[in-house]
Amino acid sequence: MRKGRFPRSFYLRHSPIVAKELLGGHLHRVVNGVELIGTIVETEAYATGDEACHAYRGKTKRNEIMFEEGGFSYVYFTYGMYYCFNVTTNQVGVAEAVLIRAVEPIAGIEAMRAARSGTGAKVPGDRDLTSGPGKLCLAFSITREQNATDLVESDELFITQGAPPAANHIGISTRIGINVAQEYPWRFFIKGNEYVSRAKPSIAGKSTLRRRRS
DNA sequence: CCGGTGATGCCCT
DNA sequence: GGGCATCACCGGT
Repeated sequence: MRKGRFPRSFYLRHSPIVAKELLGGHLHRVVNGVELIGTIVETEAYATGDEACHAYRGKTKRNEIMFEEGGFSYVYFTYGMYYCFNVTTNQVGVAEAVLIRAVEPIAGIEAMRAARSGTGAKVPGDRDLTSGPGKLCLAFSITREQNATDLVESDELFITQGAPPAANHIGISTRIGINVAQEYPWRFFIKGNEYVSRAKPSIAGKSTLRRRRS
């Protein structure tokens, strides 16, 4: 095990537990010799028996890493434009993951800003750098190429133990953008942190999507 | 502050 | 072809 990292055993548990305990951890990404670091401030768990989980209907080419042992990255492309970065959890054959929804930048901020502003959008303010799952993937240069990375062994994408927040500083809510019959209180965040995404949890049964033009 | 909406491409049925 | 674990921008309050 590498210094400061969560060991494999940390990831081999039920995803809501891992999601909560990842708060305060440090996400590291080394790109072009520059190390980017952010404190994890918002997560969501997806688990077996959970209709919103990508693995709910079984293994596919996209989600196959979720079926391996925990501690690997699961990166997927969504809305035609964005990537989302997840950490897989639990044992082989138990397909679960934790979506990293937001981090607070603590190192490599200029590189993050450059990565975010190169997308055609206006240069984002500091709070907009990493306050959402799509945003942090842009800032940290996480794409499909980082899918299935072993977070316990990689030197380019990994997570170290930071300072876990006190229990009374942890907020819990339903997940964001989820529209299935049964929704769970599996979103965890650090209360009052400026980088927590401001989006409101969805209301089950109500679609947030609009009809696309034909 | 808040709600509404267009952009855009891939996955899976 | 339907739906999407999102974001940025816009206009009203």
